[in-house]
Amino acid sequence: MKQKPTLPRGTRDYTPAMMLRRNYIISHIKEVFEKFGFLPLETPAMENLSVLMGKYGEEGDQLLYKILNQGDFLKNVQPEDLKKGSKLFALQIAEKGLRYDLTVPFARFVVMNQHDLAFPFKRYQIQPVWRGDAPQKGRYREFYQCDADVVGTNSLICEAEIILMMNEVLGKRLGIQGFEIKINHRKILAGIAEKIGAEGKENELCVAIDKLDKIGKEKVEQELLQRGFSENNIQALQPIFDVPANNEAKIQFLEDFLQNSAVGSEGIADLKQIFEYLQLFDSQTSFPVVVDITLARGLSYYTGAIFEVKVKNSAVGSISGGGRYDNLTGTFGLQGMAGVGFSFGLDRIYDVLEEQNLFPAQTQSTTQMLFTNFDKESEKFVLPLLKKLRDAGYKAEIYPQSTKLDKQFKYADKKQIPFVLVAGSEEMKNNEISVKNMQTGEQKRIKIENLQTFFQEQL
RNA sequence: GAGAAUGUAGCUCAGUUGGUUAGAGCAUCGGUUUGUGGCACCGAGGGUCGUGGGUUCGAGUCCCAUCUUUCUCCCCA
Repeated sequence: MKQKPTLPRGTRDYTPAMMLRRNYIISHIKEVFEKFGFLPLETPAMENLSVLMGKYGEEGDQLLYKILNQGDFLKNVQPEDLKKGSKLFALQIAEKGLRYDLTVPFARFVVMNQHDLAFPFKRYQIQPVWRGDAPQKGRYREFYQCDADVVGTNSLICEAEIILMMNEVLGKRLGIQGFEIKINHRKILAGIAEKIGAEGKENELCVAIDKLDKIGKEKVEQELLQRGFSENNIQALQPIFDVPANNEAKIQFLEDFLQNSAVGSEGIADLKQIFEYLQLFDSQTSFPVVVDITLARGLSYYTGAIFEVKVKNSAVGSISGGGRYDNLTGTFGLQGMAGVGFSFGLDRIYDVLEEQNLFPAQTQSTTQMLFTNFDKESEKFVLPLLKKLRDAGYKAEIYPQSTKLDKQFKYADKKQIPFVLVAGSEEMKNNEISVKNMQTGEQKRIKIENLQTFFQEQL
């Protein structure tokens, strides 16, 4: 009868201790998004499969969680339907699925509400997504994405603002050390492909070049050969393997290298414009932005600038990323809706903050004071005080039953509540209460009329 | 989809060439302290050893199957 409770594979509970820390991160992200004019949006956990299917490639369709139809889902099924194979049959008995990312539901939303929205439309969205992938270290079947997108504009001010937001959240607010905002441009990659005589093969080029810092030049060349690039292509690619490190020099180099390529030059012009906007926004700060031509990003719908944030000397991978796309809503029949978006990797940011020991102490607990409970008499004495302190804005609680003080103190200790208030017959007689500071162990008798001023000084 | 491990108390794990009633630490509860946490000491509860089959006088230990979880590759956040 007794069965062990379990969790579906690849999912986890977020304990109160974790939630306090996650909320700390999320609150900064939200504040910054809103400061830049992004508004919150939430969409349902489930979408119609017709919305989700075919948007993530064949593999993506496989990883979609499908929801069995309500009621008698076999009602209209014939025995021969089973012969169609499980993929097709699944679609006959499931018409809904769990969202796989936030971008496609967002595109769906934009199309459905196109006549009511104020364009350029800016929204942020922080919600879980589900993927039926094999879980691994740092990879889950349910995880959160924090996306912000602007649609309906080509302005590169948006790109510059993305850099500002990344810098403000990760650097200024959360205090992460040694992070780098890498930037590249799909058109530069296309230009390179064109220049080396492998026009139109920039996707393959991207996939291989993306691994440069992981597997090294030799292996990348091997992979390029395997992917159908010629020795000549690879020969022409050589200068790319030792571009200058400095941003300006790198842009200068690329400008020369790509001067005959129209697309390539467009990409360079965009990057220059983005840097110019950054200058205008703030000429004092030097943002940790690095032009990195090995940055490709897997997502095929990116068409302009692409971003990725990495922390140097950390095992945690990229903690933020994004890019510009030309045609977000095309598959839903709304053409020419260009935009740019990015997202923060909540779980990875969490790991980095833990690694760099950056969570403030107050993210350990929220209750500021605990009233102990002796008996009915002390309840009478203490409840009005509790109400007053709460009205004054303090987070306060009472141990709801009377048990041994020992137990009540252990409770406070475990919840890391900084103050414990004790009122027994001794104190009540003198209209006082004993206040114990749990960190120092110091205990004082305070007149109840002085309680609030006492806490004003202490907290 | 390919490969490699793993499973014993709530948690982390020990358990010898197969041999009585399967152990430890942490956690929980009780006591030393009927009004005071962290520290210490004493004590208690808690396990059909993942599941099914097989070998054996005897299986946590050996064999087969199955499931679970974890890791690597692929891909991704």
